[in-house]
Amino acid sequence: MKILIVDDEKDILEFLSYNLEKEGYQVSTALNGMLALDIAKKIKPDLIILDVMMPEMDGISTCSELRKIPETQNSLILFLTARSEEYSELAGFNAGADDYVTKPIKPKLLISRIKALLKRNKNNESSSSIKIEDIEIDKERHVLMYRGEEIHLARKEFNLLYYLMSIPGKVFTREEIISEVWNDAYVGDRTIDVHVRKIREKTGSNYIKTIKGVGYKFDI
Amino acid sequence: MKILIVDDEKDILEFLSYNLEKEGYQVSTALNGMLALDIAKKIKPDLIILDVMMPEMDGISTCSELRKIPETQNSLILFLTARSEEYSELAGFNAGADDYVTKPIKPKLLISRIKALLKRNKNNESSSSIKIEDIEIDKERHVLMYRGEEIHLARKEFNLLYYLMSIPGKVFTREEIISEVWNDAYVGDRTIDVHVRKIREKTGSNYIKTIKGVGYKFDI
DNA sequence: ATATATATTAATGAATTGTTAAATTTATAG
DNA sequence: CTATAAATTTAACAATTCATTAATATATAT
Repeated sequence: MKILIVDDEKDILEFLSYNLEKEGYQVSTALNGMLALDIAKKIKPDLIILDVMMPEMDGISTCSELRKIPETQNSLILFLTARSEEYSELAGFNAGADDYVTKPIKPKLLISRIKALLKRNKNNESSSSIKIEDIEIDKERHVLMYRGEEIHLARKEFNLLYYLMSIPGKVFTREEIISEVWNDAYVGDRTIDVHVRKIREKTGSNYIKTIKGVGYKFDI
Repeated sequence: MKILIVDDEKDILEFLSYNLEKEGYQVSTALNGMLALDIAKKIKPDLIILDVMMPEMDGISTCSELRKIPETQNSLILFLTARSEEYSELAGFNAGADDYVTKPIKPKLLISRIKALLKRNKNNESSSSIKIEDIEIDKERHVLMYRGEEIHLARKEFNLLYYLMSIPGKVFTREEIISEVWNDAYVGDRTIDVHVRKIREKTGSNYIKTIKGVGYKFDI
């Protein structure tokens, strides 16, 4: 689960990073709203923690901007506010915030609030199954049905195929695939190929087409 | 669906009544905790919305009392809290609350939260017994029937299997499992495995499938 | 034909889960 | 209340699966 923290105080960034990473979250940080927008576009965080009080671009403006870009349209946004800034609540919710936590921050409380938010959000997620002709990939069940047979795919194989099937026919570049499926990890050139091969092998077919010099696409 | 709203401010009662009735709920109101108990006994509401801050008998005490009378033992209870009353969250959940919404109240948010609560509840309540082929798990009797034989499962084992069987085929992540079965307790990495193993051992079969890197699921 | 991109294969090492026994906590009977 | 049993959790280590790479082969565009 990816979290982006935005605050102009380095101390707070470190404090929160430490506590959230300890919980197993993948944490990124930004010192101001502008940076936050750039980073958010790249990493597509599931949750963004925004300080309301920041110089230049405050949390509320940042929130509004974040809601405009597709990468964070559906991210959860949690505000950090000083106890006195009650006014900000209305403005914040209008700008699209999902929850608030007041300073001083108590890590345990923050974490329980984050968990509650993520949990709540999960319940609203739409159907996770994609079906194209006789192929159906079901994220909830983590199963690939092919001509009535259940085929087991390992995690990366599954995520890769799911990503390709999310927009059938679209060619995904290697960069796009590495960004989405590998979270921008540094992996060798052949890694994708090997995974594609495994999928082709397991399904005994070739719905994943190679577009030489461009990338891969799922197509019947 | 019957909802009881408890708040000492008439304005809020009216505001909420208006918004909830518009959604088709059958709304009753009470101006304090004592009244709430009386009314609740009569109408047996499915959901009770409780303001935490009330003179005389506050929301948390009212909640505790409501949990004691049979008419509302299984009702859903949702708290309204001011942003600053952080303490109430912990105390509220201990008193038996199911969810909370912070003021100022956004009707859209409140309604979506109510719907989520009712939905969640329906799934849990519909039948306390889940039967899949020759396996039947009965929450009321706290018993697992497998091929006509009664198998004793310890409490955690039972809860875990029940959770997995609640949506057969769905992969539950370790996070989800810890959140639901262990109430977010900090338990070691191997705890779930050991419980899974015990269940597999006792049933002498493997209906609990491991999806490596993802989680576990119940599947025939 | 040649350069470049992709496919294949097998080996390695990392990550995750399984197993067992012992330690700890909780429940139960006397 | 205490002794005992049962349940739960932890820790250590084994087993397994998966991801990645490297080496090499093959395919494709120009």
